[in-house]
Amino acid sequence: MSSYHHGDLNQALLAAGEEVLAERGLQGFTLRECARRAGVSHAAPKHHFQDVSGFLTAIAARGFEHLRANLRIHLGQLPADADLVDEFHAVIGGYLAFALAWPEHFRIMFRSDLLRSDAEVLISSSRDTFLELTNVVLRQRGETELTAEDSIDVSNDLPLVHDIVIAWSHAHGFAHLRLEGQLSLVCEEVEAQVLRNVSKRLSELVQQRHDYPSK
Amino acid sequence: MSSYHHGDLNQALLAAGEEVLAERGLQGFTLRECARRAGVSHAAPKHHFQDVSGFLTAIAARGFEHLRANLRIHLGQLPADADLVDEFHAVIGGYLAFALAWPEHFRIMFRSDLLRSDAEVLISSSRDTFLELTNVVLRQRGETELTAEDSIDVSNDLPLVHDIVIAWSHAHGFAHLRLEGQLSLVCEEVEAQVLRNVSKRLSELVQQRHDYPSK
DNA sequence: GGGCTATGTTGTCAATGACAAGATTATCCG
DNA sequence: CGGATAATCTTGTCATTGACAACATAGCCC
Repeated sequence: MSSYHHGDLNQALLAAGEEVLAERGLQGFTLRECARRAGVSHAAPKHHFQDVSGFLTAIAARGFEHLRANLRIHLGQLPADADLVDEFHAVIGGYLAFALAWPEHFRIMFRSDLLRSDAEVLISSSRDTFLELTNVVLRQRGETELTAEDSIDVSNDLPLVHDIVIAWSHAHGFAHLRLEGQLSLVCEEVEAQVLRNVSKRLSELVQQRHDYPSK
Repeated sequence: MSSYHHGDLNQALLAAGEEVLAERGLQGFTLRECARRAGVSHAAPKHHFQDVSGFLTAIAARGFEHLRANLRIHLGQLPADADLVDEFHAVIGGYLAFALAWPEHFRIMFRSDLLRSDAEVLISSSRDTFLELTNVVLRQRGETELTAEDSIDVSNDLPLVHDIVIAWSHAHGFAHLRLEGQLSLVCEEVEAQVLRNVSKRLSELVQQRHDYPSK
């Protein structure tokens, strides 16, 4: 009988978990329900993920990879004659679209108190996602992009760090506030317009060279 | 005996709740523990807050008021000759300082799935906080500020909406990412510098007049 | 003073996460 | 080829929790 050892319970549990999250949210998420849906006993998950935080860490890592894929798709769909504003727009829009399409993943990904922040899988998936964003900024500045193998030690290029922080903070802040219903002043009809305008201005802002703080 | 009716259990429970959150985080937060710390039975909270989401809604509302007070303090401490960059810096810094000082409140405030989003106390406290930010933008633009009584129907002033969204998204995104440990490339020594630089550029960006999207 | 309602209490229930101990299968290694 | 060893999964258990119901107490209004 091959019914005792599942074979691929790890993935089955994650799939069940994502199903539960989609249906009931993080609130209604329980390990036991995941086990039930995967057709195994309530203690089975323990051998694959230590505990809840271990499980959520795996979910979060998948979330980062979904986000990364989503950003790449949005960027890849740009027409050949897309300008820098379009590129920024694709990233911000992709970030937002992900948050709205995978709200529970998005929430979990940014809940360091629930996750094993030192988990290798989380660190690397997060780094790779972050790299997509970094490369957009690099393209905006006309510089060469980085690959996953490059150590992303940008600490010696402070202007670059500033640009990245601005771009990422904005994409993230907008997506998060929108997801959590705090942007009610942006009615649906103008949301697209806001996105485009904001992209344009961010793009200008990043392309400008700036004096650095004296004060 | 006045030991049966507590007198101010509502506030006592909230105080206990904030204590629990500070010690154990949202994870380790339970209504029963709050009741224990307030010295009442485990079912007492039900009469003040319907259930967990009701309790957390009250906590979130307090969080918005703390944030608002924090922003006002930061703005109020500016020297008389502070310029617009300083003002932006105070807001972004105040937002960040709040997130780091009250991390659990911050997390709860932006978890619409845990809260009663239609609660009056939540809506008004959130609106008041948001107003502080709006007024900074209005000052940046040299326009008259709004009071709590003004209906914040800014839908007929799209440029203003865009500016507000940019400013708020950025302040929020930076604070959130920083709180959740996603800005590790910003080492501690340069954080202050990044904050100031970002404030400067955001301030410039908001003060500029921009063409509006044709596309 | 008497009723009414808000405020607290005790008791209960199903569900959960974590753990322990045992069963079953895979795999490695001689 | 076969036994040892480890990985995987199960059953059983326990304290804890949120929600609910039934009941107790006290403030308050008429």
